[in-house]
Amino acid sequence: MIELYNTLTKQKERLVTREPGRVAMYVCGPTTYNYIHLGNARALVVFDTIRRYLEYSGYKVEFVQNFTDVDDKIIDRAKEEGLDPHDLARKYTGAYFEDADGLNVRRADLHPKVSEHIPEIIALIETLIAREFAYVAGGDVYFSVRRFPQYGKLSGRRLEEMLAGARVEPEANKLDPLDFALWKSAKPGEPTWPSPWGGGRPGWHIECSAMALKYLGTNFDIHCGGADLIFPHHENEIAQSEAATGEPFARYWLHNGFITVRQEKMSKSIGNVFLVRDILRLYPAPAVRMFLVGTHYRSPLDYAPEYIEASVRSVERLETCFQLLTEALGRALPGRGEDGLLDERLSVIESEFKAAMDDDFNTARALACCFDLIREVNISVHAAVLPSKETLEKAMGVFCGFNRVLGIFPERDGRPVFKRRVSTQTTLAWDIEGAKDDDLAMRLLQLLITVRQEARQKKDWTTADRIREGLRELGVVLEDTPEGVRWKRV
RNA sequence: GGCGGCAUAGCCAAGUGGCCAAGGCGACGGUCUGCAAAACCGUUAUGCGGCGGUUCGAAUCCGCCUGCCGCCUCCA
Repeated sequence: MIELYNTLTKQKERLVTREPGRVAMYVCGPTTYNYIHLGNARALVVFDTIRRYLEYSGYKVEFVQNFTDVDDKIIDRAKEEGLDPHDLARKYTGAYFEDADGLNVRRADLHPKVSEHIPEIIALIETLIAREFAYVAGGDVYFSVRRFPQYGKLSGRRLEEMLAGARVEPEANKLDPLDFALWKSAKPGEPTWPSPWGGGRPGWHIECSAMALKYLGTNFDIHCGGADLIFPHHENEIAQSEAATGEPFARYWLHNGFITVRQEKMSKSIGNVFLVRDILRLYPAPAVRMFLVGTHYRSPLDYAPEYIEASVRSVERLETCFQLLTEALGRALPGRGEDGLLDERLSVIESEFKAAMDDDFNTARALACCFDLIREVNISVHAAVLPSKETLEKAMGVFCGFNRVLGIFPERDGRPVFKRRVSTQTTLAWDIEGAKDDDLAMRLLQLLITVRQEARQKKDWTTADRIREGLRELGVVLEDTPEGVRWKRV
């Protein structure tokens, strides 16, 4: 039974979906005016992980994430870069996928763009005008906030409080300073689409309502985004959508916490914005992902480079464990072995993992289960008598299942794949992405290992250590084990 | 000004009334090893920002205080 914190009700609630066994999920995606930064990455990874867990739990998930490719910021940035706004949006949409892929974020089922849904947006605005929730003023269209009595129910605000806020700036055409734009008339040189109210473009909030309603309908299950979107973006989405349809918009609202950099807000003015592509050049992607899921998604997350460095070592332990398990599976016998308590422990660890994730997607607790798994597996594969092949296969299944949820390592055929090069006794080049076993370097490496083994047999430790140290300087670490020599690149 | 969040070991981070306060990184000691590495074992918070209160019992609930952060129509 999954429980999740609903911003709308400010409490954890049991997940009851619109249709049994199915989850319809909408995530507010990026505005494509720049490369994504770590804060964007957190939202992506968090909601990707939630999606993965829902599927792990047996739900069929329909996952929609939009691109805001029509926006004031895009227009401004396009001027700076000397590009057409449409080309600029396309450029950063492509860059988004590069970065998201790097973080092992799965593609959504649908990635709708604002620019491709202008007719739906116009139709929605016309409905709002017809139902007298919106009015035309000049070439603009505004939503009448006071016509929607429930306005503020998501963010917990009252209209009077908002009016007291210092930053409500009345615009000439608005009848009420609280009203917000559904349609903005275009200034010369700006992207423009024809509409019943003249040439212009959609306001910021109406796009998500139009696209979510089109693809997921009313009363869909989960709507996600960063905590900063609660107000005004999501508040306005609710107002528009429910005013237009007369039905609830979304059942559960999930919001991820912010990232700070050494306790400070990440912002351009401070100059501490970290782009995903820059971080991925410095650290292995699995370590970055582990850092991001190491904290509960609603908590604030402080970033500093050394925090990711701590995850690098943890990721290595996961890799080592997987390698040891793979080797052990090659040696284990079906139906025979000393299982000890492994089988039972695996069941306990797996159910604890589920309990953690069922509790509002507590990835930090789930990660602790991964380390419990590592320890149990490592103990077993080093035991004098291996567990049975069946039990080790169960361990492999649990390992891969955890990875499928947390997305630490990319997968191929359900198994994690690693960027590092490592060997086993059974294969020279083990699970290497794109590596060739007959590579000259591989042959030379194997030759050096053989020469060293001969030296070791003659107790020529000077030569043996010379080779090991030399290889280490070249980035190849040798490990002597009872079964033979293992190597890995670092 | 209004609304909301956070404060747990050297560092990161779970835990929201009751076994010795998860887990990770780091550090130290040990087992194994020719030496290493990897792995494993042990140690590392009588205390959870401070002061009161409720309770048989609180990191966990209440009040006050301190510090930090976010939102209030650009923002994941």
